[in-house]
Amino acid sequence: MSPAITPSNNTAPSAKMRRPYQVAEAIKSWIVEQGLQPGDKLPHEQTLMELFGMSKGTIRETMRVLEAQGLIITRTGPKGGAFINAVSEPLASSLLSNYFFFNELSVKDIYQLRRLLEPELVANLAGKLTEPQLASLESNLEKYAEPAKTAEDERRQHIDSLQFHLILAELAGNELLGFMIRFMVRMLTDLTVYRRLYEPPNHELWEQGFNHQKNLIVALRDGRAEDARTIMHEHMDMAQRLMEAQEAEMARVL
Amino acid sequence: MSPAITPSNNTAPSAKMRRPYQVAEAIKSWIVEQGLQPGDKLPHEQTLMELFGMSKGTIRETMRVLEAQGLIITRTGPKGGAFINAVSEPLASSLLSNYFFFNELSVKDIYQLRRLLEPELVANLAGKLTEPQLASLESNLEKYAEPAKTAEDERRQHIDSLQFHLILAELAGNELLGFMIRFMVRMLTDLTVYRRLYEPPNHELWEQGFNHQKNLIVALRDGRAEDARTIMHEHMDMAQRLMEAQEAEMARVL
DNA sequence: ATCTATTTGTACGTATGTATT
DNA sequence: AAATACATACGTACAAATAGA
Repeated sequence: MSPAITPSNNTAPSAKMRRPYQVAEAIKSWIVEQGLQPGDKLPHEQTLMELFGMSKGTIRETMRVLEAQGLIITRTGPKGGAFINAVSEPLASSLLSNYFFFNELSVKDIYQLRRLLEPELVANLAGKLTEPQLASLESNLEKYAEPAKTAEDERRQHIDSLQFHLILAELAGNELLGFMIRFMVRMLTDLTVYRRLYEPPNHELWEQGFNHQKNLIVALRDGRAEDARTIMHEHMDMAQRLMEAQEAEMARVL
Repeated sequence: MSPAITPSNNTAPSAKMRRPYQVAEAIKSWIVEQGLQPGDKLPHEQTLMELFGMSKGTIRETMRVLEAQGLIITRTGPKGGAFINAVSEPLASSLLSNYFFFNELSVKDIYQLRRLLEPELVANLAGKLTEPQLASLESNLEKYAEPAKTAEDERRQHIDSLQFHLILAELAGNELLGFMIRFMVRMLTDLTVYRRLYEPPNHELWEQGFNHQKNLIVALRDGRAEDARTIMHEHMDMAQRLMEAQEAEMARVL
């Protein structure tokens, strides 16, 4: 019984689907129906060629499509082939950022969301972190305890302080919340790498930010959810001012 | 001068990049460097083959990769070829949902975010909508003014009431905020289509929801931002209870 | 460490489909 | 309506990678 080539639901590219996409959609439906799990193997190229009655080239184009979407990985050699793959977070993030390449975001847009989401995150996390997790936050904090001496230092510290938020977001119980925060932090990190956004340094605000994070860790350890929320809220307000003062535009990176 | 094949930054698949991905990355960098805009044409297959010194098959696989990511579209015929394409919102949404296929979300996770984001959205929108936009919301509202008579009716109304939020999110000034809300609404819509989530109907809560939306439109028209925020917040709370009462799980759709 | 079998990866030539002029 | 320019698809041959003996 050959799999019905039913385009089904989404991910459909425009217009008349060409064969590679028909096959891709068919395979996706198949994954859903069979409840295939990451690691499960897809049929061989040869088998797929026969199943769908298509040439090697077409099947291979299909595999590249699924691979680009992160749904499979392929390995050569004996025991090789195409395997179901859980879409990685970096890939998902990267694919999403492609969308915003053409639909440009401002730093302001990002902060409007960060100031809603990050306080919620830390309120959820308060009292629920293990000591190693808290220690990891503290060790990150040490990377920028001392004032930066050079511009390069400044840049590294800026990125490290974003890293702090990445660590927090990794711990989110809510995957969607975590993903979105990480996505935004990555956009800001790219921005920082791209532009020299870390200068001119405003030492006063910077120290204030450091203290926010320090106090936040204490509040998290003590399980003071509402305090954590408040601190993060202030922190976001401050960071937003720091970024906007430098009239930052988002980097365009693919 | 042949384009340097520099893997550069992100979107990198795992391990040793195979040729199609190297070319894809090279083309992406090229797009960024040249500042290419949607509609701009890429070189012909033949030209690319020569430029990269690769065969037709490899180049075609590359094009499928870029196409799957939504960055190009290809057309046959004279004046055909590959053209830069602005990643469409539905595609971006769909690619992102692949990530959550393996990283499953609960309805609760989504509502934790909706509760934060949607009130913010309507507060931004208050007093800024044109009369046609408000009319569009009102006409959507009419679709479920009358109590549903059949189960099928119920289902349609449920989806229409989600549509209300989609319309609002389209109007967001903040693209990121708009995207995320639309993404969540789509996840919930899929869920509704997949499961019979609209039953058992709770008429009391349902009417309450209708009134929320009705009052919201008035507040938006009058420019009462904080009222709009409050109404939406209540609406989200109610909707969350409605959904969770039915112990909904997310649909798994690719 | 080497060989061998297996399976994907790449190349290339040709034929077909499709849209433009 | 016909010719043209382009992508799409096919088939085969060979290269590269990897697991296992």
